[in-house]
Amino acid sequence: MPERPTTSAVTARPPGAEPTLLYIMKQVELAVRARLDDIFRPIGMTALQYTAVTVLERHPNMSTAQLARNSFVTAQTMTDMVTALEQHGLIERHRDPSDRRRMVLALTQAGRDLLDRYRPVVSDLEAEMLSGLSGPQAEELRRSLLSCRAGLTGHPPR
Amino acid sequence: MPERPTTSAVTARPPGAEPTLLYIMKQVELAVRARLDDIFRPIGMTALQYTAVTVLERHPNMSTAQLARNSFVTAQTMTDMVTALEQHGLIERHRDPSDRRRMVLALTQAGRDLLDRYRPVVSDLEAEMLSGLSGPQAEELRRSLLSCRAGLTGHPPR
DNA sequence: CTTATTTCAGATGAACTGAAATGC
DNA sequence: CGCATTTCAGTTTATCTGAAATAA
Repeated sequence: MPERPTTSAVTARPPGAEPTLLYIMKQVELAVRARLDDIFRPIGMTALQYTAVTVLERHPNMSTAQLARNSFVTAQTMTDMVTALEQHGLIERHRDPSDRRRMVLALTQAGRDLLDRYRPVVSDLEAEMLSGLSGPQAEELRRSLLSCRAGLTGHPPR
Repeated sequence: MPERPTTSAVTARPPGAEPTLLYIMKQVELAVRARLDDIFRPIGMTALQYTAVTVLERHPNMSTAQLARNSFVTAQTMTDMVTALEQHGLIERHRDPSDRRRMVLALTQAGRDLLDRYRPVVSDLEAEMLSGLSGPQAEELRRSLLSCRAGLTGHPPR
């Protein structure tokens, strides 16, 4: 039985190189994703699917194509995922009356229930991640990450 | 032709929900990875492969199994990736004399050359990401991310 | 005997590209 | 006509699980 791909840490302090910020960020994201997958595997959902549901909560009436761009995948891929979410009964699709090409997405009651149920769990994970930081430090981290996103996507916000 | 999964931004300011820190982190990491893949696609490498090479630079003589745990993948998956890196001539494998099960990994000259060539490119990407932050803010971000990693992997460091 | 490492083999899933229908 | 959205179809790639050999 192979070792589970779980926790690890870079231990040595070799030659004279520090891990880049990019690398540390990736490590944190990998750790988060592994934990999220552990949380959602029992109910047959992926972290990406849950994320899509939270996006729909904040941005109702998004189309599949918009959701795809938001998640850096193709529209075809997002179509498959949206179909899965619909089959799980978490979302509904309706034609947009003002643009009949678009299928706008909306959470169902089951979708909202799922969010209510898992919000605290995910919140606990976030708290665990931030446990070494003060409130103001966490707030600063949030602002910095938003700045990073802006820097990478072409500086639109502010 | 479907829209390319490139840049996007959450624009609306709907009901009254803020994206979680976990979500923002994921967005930043997605954006970074998309850019890294753009950088390395022309030479037939993935971002993950390049990352593995940078890890080997900082931690010579790691085994495939160690590298796998570091990257949150199974040993089988890492075996495939290491094989690819070896076929590209970027790394070499040698039996560990002190534990003849292990195959220790080492960069070749070509591997070091590749790092020398792409370090500035990746560094530019990092600078772009950090362009909205001051030097001290970037340093704070680094410390905070290290703390996040520690918080998620069981608080070993400090 | 148990455990860790490596690696072969096959299965699975998630993403892609291509192409077409529909509607603005 | 050009362009966006959706979606069917097929393909590719990456990862996984299973199993076995080797060695500590």
